[in-house]
Amino acid sequence: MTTIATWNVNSVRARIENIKTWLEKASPDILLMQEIKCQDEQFPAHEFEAMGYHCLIKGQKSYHGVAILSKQEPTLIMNRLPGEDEDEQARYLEADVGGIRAACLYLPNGNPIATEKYPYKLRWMERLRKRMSDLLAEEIPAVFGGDYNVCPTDDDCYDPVGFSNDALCQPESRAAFRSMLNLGMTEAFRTVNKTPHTYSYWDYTGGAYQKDHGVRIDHFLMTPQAADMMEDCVIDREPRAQTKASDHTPVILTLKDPA
DNA sequence: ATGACTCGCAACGCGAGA
Repeated sequence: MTTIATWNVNSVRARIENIKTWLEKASPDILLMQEIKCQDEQFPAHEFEAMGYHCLIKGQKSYHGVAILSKQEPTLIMNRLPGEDEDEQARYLEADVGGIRAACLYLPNGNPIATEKYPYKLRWMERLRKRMSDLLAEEIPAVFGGDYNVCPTDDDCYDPVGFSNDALCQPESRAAFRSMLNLGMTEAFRTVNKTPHTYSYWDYTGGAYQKDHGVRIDHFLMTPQAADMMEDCVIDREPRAQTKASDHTPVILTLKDPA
């Protein structure tokens, strides 16, 4: 059994105690971490290494940044998403961990939609679709986990009308997400859990978590070879209820070992 | 409700997040 988690931690340094507490309890084999908000040399790798994790880091100053923690030693495949050489934002990390390809992604939010941020998001999604297409052709078990910043359907949003102008819920964002599924990728959570209005993110403002005013934007997409191994996928709400929580909570994918 | 929280920062108010 292999457990892979994805979690947008909203600053690894501000969240270090929350993350360590959760790692001790959940003990995932792999953690795909987004929004570390620091440069590589500021990443508290020693703290995770002391808990038995290897660290791959793609950081940048202040914003964005992704990391992969794994119990098995990872092999770095790439630390940027191909297709736009001038894109300097640290949003993608891909590694091989024990024969499983694991991609950690932090897809651009895209708000406000009237700015350059929105077409950047859509271009980034097209680049991601291309990367998925390439890995599908390799016919290997590959898992793309991360903060997709896409709310796939109205059932994944507490207030679809209120979000009608939000980049997370735009028809183009949703179509780009579906185009990844149409390639042959399987979205893990919805495959095993049909309960609508099950969220992975709640805003800090207005007591959103207590009111369950959330959105589901953190996802795992799997190639067929990985989907065949899927045992379960759950959202662990507990970290979101803690003091000094991230606004996102972990999503955990469990894979059976290869037959 | 041009609102609300929380982060990082050559910071002490601002941009960004979603």
